[in-house]
Amino acid sequence: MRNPTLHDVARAAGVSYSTADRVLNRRGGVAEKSVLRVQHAIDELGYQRDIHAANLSRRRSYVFRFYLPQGDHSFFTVLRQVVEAQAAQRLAERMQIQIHDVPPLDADALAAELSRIEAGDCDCVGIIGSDSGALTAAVERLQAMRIPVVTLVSDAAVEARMLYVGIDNVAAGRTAGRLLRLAHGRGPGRVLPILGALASRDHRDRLKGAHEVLTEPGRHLHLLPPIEVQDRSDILRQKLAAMLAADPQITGIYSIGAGNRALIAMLRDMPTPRPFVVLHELTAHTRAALEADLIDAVIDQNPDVEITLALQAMKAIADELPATPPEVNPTIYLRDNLPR
Amino acid sequence: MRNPTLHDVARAAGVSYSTADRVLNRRGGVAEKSVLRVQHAIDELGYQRDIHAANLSRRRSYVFRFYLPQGDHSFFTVLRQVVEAQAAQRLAERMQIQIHDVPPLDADALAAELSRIEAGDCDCVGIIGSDSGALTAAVERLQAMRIPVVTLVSDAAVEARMLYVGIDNVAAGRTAGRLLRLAHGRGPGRVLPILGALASRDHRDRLKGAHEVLTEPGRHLHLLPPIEVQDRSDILRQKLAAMLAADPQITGIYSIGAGNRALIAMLRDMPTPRPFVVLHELTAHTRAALEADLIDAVIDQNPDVEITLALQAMKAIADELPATPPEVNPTIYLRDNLPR
DNA sequence: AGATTGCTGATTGACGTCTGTCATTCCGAT
DNA sequence: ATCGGAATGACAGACGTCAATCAGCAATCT
Repeated sequence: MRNPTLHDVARAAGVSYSTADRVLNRRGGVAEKSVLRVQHAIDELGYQRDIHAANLSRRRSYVFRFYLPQGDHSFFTVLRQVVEAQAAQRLAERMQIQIHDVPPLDADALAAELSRIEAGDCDCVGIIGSDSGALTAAVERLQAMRIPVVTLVSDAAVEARMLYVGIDNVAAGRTAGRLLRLAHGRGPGRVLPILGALASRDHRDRLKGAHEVLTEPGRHLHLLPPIEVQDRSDILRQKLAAMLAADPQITGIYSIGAGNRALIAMLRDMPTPRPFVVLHELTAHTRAALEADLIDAVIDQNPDVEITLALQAMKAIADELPATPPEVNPTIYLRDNLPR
Repeated sequence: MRNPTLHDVARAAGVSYSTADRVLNRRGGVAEKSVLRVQHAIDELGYQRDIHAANLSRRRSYVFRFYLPQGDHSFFTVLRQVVEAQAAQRLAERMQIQIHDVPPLDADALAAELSRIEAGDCDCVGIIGSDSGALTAAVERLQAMRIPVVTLVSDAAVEARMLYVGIDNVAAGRTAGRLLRLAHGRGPGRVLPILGALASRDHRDRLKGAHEVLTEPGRHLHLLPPIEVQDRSDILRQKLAAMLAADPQITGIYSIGAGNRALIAMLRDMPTPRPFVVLHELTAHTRAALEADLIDAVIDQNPDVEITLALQAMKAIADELPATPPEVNPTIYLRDNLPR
């Protein structure tokens, strides 16, 4: 009744334990026909190697390393907390989770850090993806060293990584658009998108998604050209004030990137009825704003689920099991389904 | 640099391995001062027992058993699929996940099944909670046998279980109410709730939540008395048709329980503009309806996340680690953030 | 013939923990 | 001083796998 061991496999295949081991661990030096017999016995018995026993024997523990932007960017603070919490929990499962700081929004600095990794330093690394030649090269170097790379939050050039764990940003944008559309009922409206930079792929994707939904025919909704604020609150304050003064008809605001603190502060002083506001990432600030009715919806990428799934995937990759691409959905938070 | 072993602890405490083991596994027969020295060494070194090695040695594998309603109820079909998928995956982690069939909506039958469990049959059971004297007694019997019980989807009487893994149904109802409110803009409206039975706690909670949000002052929204359909499509068809004929002003429908197939079929034949529709649980049918624009929003309890977290919690309980009550949030699905 | 090569089997000692046995030490009570 | 029991130590054999070594055997080459 209990699971078969490699001994059972060897016996079933009519070879010695040594040979079964040589086949299982691809040590070579085994005749073709023996390989086949062992493989046949393996699927015959449904043998699954006991990973824990193997790890014990190898004295292996998984080392996963995350490169996270430092600084007081609220979302990354949340992300970091989630990783740290998991690090503490997973220690008992032989997972060592390291966090390395990198400057925010700086693909070259990240690339430089990655190129400092040596073979054996870790079993898998997780980074925030972005499109950058230097980064692509650094990731390719890691792949050559057989260190897999998982991208989080925002994807990187597709050829150069193992797995993307994160939301579909076009879908997230469409979702924001749908909420804005829903809130306008059948009436007209003008929606202003605010983003960090059009160069950032996730921001571009979200804008694209919102555009798709808002400009479907049969609606009287207008999506204004986005204002770019480089994640800086002073620029946001200035540009948004100018826009609102120039266009008093704005009925909706879609904040695509960071810098929500400044936006929320401005909303507090706005006359009612204020525009319908959708923004991204649940943080202490956006949560408070939602509770205070300063904004209407938050679209979150569920960092905790994201990290949990990323670690599962990393372990699967390290164990050379088939890693099913995990799915993270953009979550809509209204005042009433806030966590905790 | 590597994690300390029990040998290290024993050495640090100045006792033999045997004594350290006796303390760790509460075998008794150890002098008070030795217990203290060992415990001190344990936290001094931050010792964590290697669970995998321990399980290996004990030849232990976790047996978790779920009691799930059989029948073609769409949501439970999804739930069952999720459990089966996890069962296959977790096998490699020494988790045996069993599924036992029980008749749907029958707390007494479930209680009877539970009372058939004997000590040692499994390490933890998961059930769909409900309020029933027989069920409470059966769960208490299991507790006495030191078999923890986790409730899913809907909670049971609080004293008689270890952990509830599932959404807050009041919050789910509030969320539905918020969506309906949002879709009405500032205009008036009449919302019709449809539910299986008021006796069912999750249904009651959801209705309560929706009521809270829809009847807040300053709105011109009216929540009609719910129609009860006992999860049966013929009753739904009949009662809903009667309601719609009697009250042509209905602008919103909140379907709280099961029986959505019949509702969706009726919506297909409804003249536009149809009411704004919110319902629960993402299944093949509700998904198709969302894509076909027959309904507007689905509130889902994320069975996959729920089961993943339930298993994590079950394992933590079995390992006698502190089990943090996991959090599952009701998720809002619009057309644009559907998974996969 | 002897040497080389390729494949196979047998064996061993880890890894960290559990469980059991047996012998020893210590301490308090007699 | 003796005895009993409690506390402790020492040790061994598992659990399933890894990793390494050594020996044996047949087929092939020189």
